[in-house]
Amino acid sequence: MTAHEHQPPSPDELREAASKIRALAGQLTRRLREASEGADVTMSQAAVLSRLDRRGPATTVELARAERVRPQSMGATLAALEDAGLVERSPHPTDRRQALISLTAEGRRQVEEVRRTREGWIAKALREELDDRERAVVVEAVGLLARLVEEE
Amino acid sequence: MTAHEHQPPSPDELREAASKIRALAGQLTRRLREASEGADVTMSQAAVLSRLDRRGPATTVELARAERVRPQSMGATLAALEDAGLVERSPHPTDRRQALISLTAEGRRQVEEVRRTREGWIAKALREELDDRERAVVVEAVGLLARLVEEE
DNA sequence: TATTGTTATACTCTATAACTATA
DNA sequence: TATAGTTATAGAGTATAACAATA
Repeated sequence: MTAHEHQPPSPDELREAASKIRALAGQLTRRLREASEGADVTMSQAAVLSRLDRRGPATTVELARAERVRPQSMGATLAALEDAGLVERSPHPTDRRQALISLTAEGRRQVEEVRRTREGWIAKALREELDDRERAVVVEAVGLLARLVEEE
Repeated sequence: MTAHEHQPPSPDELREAASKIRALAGQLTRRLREASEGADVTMSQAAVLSRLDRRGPATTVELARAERVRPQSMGATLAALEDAGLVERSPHPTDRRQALISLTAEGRRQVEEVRRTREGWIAKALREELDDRERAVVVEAVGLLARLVEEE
């Protein structure tokens, strides 16, 4: 079966695809952890740094919702990043309960480091192991899967 | 860009794709955890049960290599599964150091439960949110990504 | 009352180190 | 010597519960 044959799926095919997606999530996560040995930041921390770099400053609750964890869990991650000098807090302009989290200069350097170490093997594999059509298939699928994850 | 336009990728596009794949791994993992609230087995345990169901009995070391964890970590997961009565050990026919791990009847029932709860939302989303062509793209991409993960 | 965030506590996952038993 | 597996210990990630401050 390739991307060019569009058959309506049987329930069994759907279940098998779902199972493979679940398995892939675990495999990717552990493969990424292997690529992060000796790194300065953990995977969860890297995810937050990367998000702040792409989307700009955000509050604890916003980051928690975006990363699908509880605010308390995000609070722990942010405390570690703040201790390491990678993010800083500034008071929210109008709501004194909130604090805006933003990257420090060192935090931005770490984002670059994450791109090199953690994501480097993926970029290399995409370049060396796939042809142009396959890469296009992967790129489109990643967008589709990201959309499915975001549904409630 | 769709799967039907096959352009050679620029380094920036490769980096962006790699970043999205890393982010997707984390999002999928946490979305799967949400779908597992109240489940009898954890995500790592479910992965092992599913693998035993698909591939048949295996040793601790084989399971550790397949799941990309250390044998000690797999040992802890297997001990929990054995305590719960979901797997059992039998002596290896020729090598007394090894033990073959296999599913119990209750373990097989749990595999079905995992399919319903953990993978059910994925199957539903694939069916309801994607058209036939998009599903084919996702199915092919999952196979390609699984191949990339397995490369050393 | 609702929201933002913190502190305290516990469980899971995984790792490293040190060990035993068997090949 | 090398391999399969166990035990002990620790760090990271996440959760729930209870709380304080602000809206």
